[in-house]
Amino acid sequence: MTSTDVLKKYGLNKTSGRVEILNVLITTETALSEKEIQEKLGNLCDRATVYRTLRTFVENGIIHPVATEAMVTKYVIKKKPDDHLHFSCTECGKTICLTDIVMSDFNLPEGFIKKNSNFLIIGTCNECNN
Amino acid sequence: MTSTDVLKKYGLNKTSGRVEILNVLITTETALSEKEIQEKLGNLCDRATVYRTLRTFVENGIIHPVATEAMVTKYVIKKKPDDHLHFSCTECGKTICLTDIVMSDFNLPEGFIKKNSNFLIIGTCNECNN
DNA sequence: GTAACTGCAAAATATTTGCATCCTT
DNA sequence: AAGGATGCAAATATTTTGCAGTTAC
Repeated sequence: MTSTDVLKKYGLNKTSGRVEILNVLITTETALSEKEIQEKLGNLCDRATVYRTLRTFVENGIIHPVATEAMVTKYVIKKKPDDHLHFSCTECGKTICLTDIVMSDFNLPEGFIKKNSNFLIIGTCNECNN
Repeated sequence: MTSTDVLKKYGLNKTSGRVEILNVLITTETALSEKEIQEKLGNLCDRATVYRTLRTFVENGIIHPVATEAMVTKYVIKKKPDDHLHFSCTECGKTICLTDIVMSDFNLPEGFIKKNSNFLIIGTCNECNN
């Protein structure tokens, strides 16, 4: 799915900042902090726009924020299937999607309605355990 | 478990700031943002100390940070059992522990080692759905 | 054409840091 | 006594906001 497709799907105007930010998020395997996103963008997009855009994307459910143990919030584009696992490595700091692992087997209590989910495992990754 | 017990368990010095902050976290059902914690503390503890202490607690695995859809990171004390679910309500903003729901049924890929977990459901809670 | 979005600059907030002093163990 | 934690104040960094100009539809 291209950034254009994503914006269309969610009914958001296609603007240069949104396209650039989405491209960064789509082409990066790991979750990124706001700072990392800015660094990748260079001067393609103003800082205030990055903040506004991340907020817009979160509100629209295009990306979700992940709070890591390093006290930094990272952002990751939602992937299929829903309810897959994220893994955050405390050694190298990378946060990745484990799309093969799906946490579908649970029932919420009466009256609770799920809109979205975010499953995070914290530990050390395969590369850091070598 | 009292705040004194927690500090002892993790080998941290028992200081007034830590005790006060832990008390707030232990006696509050919902996850709290740094701002909410400060408000509850009043002048019991300096702001810089709150930041330092939250960091210490996260690093030691006493609390974990939860990134909510409102772009605010909240902190919640770890509860037993491990791997229980958190629920964050987009209406009232509350983030609570659903300790009855345990997500234990998954295997990480080869080489990944889990130290900790954080399972979050985003949606609307029973009170807001009335 | 109009509403929405952007960049810029300024303002407001949040977070970190250095250091002298005070507490814990 | 020694190391660690705190409060305060200052320094940084982050995030938000107003506004004029631009862009998307």
